[in-house]
Amino acid sequence: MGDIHVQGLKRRREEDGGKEREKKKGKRDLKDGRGELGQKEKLKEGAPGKGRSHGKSDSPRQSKAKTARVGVKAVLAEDGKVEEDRKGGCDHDRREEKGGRVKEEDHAQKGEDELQPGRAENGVGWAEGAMPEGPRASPGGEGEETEGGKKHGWAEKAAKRQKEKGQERKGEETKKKKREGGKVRHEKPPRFESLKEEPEVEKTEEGERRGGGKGVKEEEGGEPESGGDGGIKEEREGSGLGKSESVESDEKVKVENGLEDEKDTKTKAKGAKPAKRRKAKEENAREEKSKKASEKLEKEGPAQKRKTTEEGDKKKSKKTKTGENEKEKKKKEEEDKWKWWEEEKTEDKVKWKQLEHKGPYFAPLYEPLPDNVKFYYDGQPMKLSLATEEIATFYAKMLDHEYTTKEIFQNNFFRDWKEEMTEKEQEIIQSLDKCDFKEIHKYFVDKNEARKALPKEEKQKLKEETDKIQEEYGYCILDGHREKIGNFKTEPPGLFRGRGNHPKMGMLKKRIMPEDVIINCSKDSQIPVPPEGHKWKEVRCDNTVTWLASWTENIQNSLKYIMLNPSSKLKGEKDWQKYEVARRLKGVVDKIRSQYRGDWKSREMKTRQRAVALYFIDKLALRAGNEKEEGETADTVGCCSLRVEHIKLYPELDGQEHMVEFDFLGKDSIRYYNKVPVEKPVFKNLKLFMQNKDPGDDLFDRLSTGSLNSYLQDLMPGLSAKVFRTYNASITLQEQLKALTNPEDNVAAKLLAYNRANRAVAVLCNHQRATPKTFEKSMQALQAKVRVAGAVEKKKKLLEKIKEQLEKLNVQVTDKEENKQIALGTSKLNYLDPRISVAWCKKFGVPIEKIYNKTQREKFAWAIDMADEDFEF
DNA sequence: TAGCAGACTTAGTATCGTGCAC
DNA sequence: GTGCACGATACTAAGTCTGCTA
Repeated sequence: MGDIHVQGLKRRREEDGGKEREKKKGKRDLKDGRGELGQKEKLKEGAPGKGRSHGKSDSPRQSKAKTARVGVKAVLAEDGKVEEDRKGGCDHDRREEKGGRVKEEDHAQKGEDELQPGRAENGVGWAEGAMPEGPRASPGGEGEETEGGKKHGWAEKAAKRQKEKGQERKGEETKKKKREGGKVRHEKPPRFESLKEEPEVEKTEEGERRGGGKGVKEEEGGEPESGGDGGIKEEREGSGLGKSESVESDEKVKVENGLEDEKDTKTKAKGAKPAKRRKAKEENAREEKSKKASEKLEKEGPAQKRKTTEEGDKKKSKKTKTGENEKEKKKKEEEDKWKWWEEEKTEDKVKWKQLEHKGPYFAPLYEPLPDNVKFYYDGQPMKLSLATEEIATFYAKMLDHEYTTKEIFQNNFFRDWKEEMTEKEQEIIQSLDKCDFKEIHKYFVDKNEARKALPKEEKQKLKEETDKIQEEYGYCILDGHREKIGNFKTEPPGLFRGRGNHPKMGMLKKRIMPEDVIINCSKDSQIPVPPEGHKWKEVRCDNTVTWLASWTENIQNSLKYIMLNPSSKLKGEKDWQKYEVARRLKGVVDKIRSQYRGDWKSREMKTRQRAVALYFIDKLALRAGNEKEEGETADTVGCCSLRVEHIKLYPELDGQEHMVEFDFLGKDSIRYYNKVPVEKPVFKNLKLFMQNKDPGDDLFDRLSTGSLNSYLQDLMPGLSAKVFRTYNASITLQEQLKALTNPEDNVAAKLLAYNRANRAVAVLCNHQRATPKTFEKSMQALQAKVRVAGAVEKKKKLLEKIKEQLEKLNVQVTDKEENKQIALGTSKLNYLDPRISVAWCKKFGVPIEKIYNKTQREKFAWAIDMADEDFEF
């Protein structure tokens, strides 16, 4: 895939930049039609009431929509008789032109001349008189060199602005009100409330385990004892949750639908054709199996009541210790493996017919600090209430982390912490600077050390306990098959660790209680039992979704789910489907490419922007770039949300024409830095899109991911922007493997070829990682080994085996160096059709274990089973 | 039809556990 | 036997995209 430009990527997670929001807000308001020049200047001075956050009259999408609506009238005068630059661009571009000379004339300039955006828009977006005086330079200028590359002016400015802005929390009030509005019922989870008042707690064994023991007492005062089964019936009877009515009707409908589906399938199967009959047979078998599995789960009894005796545990552990049993177990597991890919696919909407599980495993309760471990305020020891102390420990544990040095983190933490303090504590604790968490920090460091230093037996015991929990809560029954759950534990309380410059970092992530959790399971299954004294928020039966449980987290007010492991049928099937869509794209991609090339000359600005954006998505594997709510997350962008400040145009650079320099923060605030030559029309269009815009303005102001995806959907069913990433990743792997593999090489050399192909994809997709802490050291050690082996060879004492070893080591060195900052895992797991790798292994005699570890082999079991050496993506 | 919520995938980092060198 | 390094796994943040609603 020589057509994809991947050079020049450098890593840098933005630490101090990306805080352009205020500036950007002002600019966008201008695009909304609110911004006349005078207003813009006021905005620059930070005049109140002009930024989008004030009054929230327009969400990002709203602003964009307004501009786009006006934009429909902005039609380019030129019809596109343009001579395209046949030399420009890369291999990829040339391939598009292999049909021969394309007769066109220079289009873009005409377009630009005839459509001065500012004029056509009549002041909307590009205010009159706001034309740049000369060629618009990059907002940041050259910037200074930093570790990750150039530190750009926009980042610096943004950081400064953010600092000036202080730590005001925009939109927080609105959000809070929204939360109070009813969606999140527990503004303060009962746990925290009562902890303040009741430091001494009675803990039941079960409650301790499931995070509910403390709650028994809490509930006493507030809510009536519910009996704690939290089942459907209980919800219907009204549990004081205030939602039971709608819950009931919703649930009813869903449950009934589920039954109808089942009935339908059976009726249809009766007089069906062979395939249908086979399906019916399979279903019967599944039902049988499901019954058995269900019985098995039932035998184990409700989670909360189950108590395994120590004796039993010992027996179990002894048994599993024997190698023979291990082998047997493995064999059995192998036999039990569900080859769902050999079964006929079911209809898409219904995800399961039977779903049974034990609910989430709750994070352990807080254990108070020993009396000798103290918190100090202003140099004086201070006894904190339990809730306050617990939150203090969250901060103390992170003391040696960079997070705690950040002002936003500190401010968010302190504000949330104060909210949870008693009145008296609030009076005393006025400044975070005067808080001394060192002793608490040390306590946890020591505790951690002690845990590591435990004798082998103790460690083994702990592991067995963990395994037991995994066995009990980590699996579910899905359509008669035991499936592994991906994340069966609720997220423990702590401090939010947003990535990059996240405005909410340091905020308190509250404890998830059973009352926050919605359970999803089949109606006739054993409904999970909530911890004693607690009840679920809701129990529903929705077989159109794949999650087992969900709750709303308090930081972003978004949903979190408990879902299945990637090795499961539900995930595997979806994965397979994803690669099939990407393969279908292969068949139409040439057509799509010629279409977007044609659209570069469109009379409509919107169409041109879409065509250029699509070119970037295809050529550079950029993400779609949805609009994000400002102030809620770090300022990151993707293709559609690129701003003018994120690209620089160079008519000539490094001996190449029409160069575009990209520099922006993408997903997870990972810097995307790349210099690419583009085709002349693209270059000219970009110039046009940037005209009369400020650095903070959207580059593609007439484009949204929604409109882009609906356009793609029309071109090919199932096609969306992200499919291009999957397609380009997989096709790159396939092509690189073909180019790099030498059948005569040994396995080590072949693996190096594979890793290089994998690496090409990782670079393309900008999958980066921090250089491992031990990189230098381990590299030196490896090189020392090479030297030793080399010396032996010189003395001709080396045997063939050692030569091989040397070769292997050399390969390792190369591989390691090349892989220093590249994360191969992400592409391997998410973008590369596993059948390509499987076919390659089979073709070149490389054991599949060399490519995929156990987990990966489980995930891609379907591909390993079905792909032969001739598989072509 | 825009906006939003919900459902899902993608992603990097933290932690765990195993195997190897000494 | 011990400590270290590294791969595996766990965790959860941060994206994408679809379908519903006003």
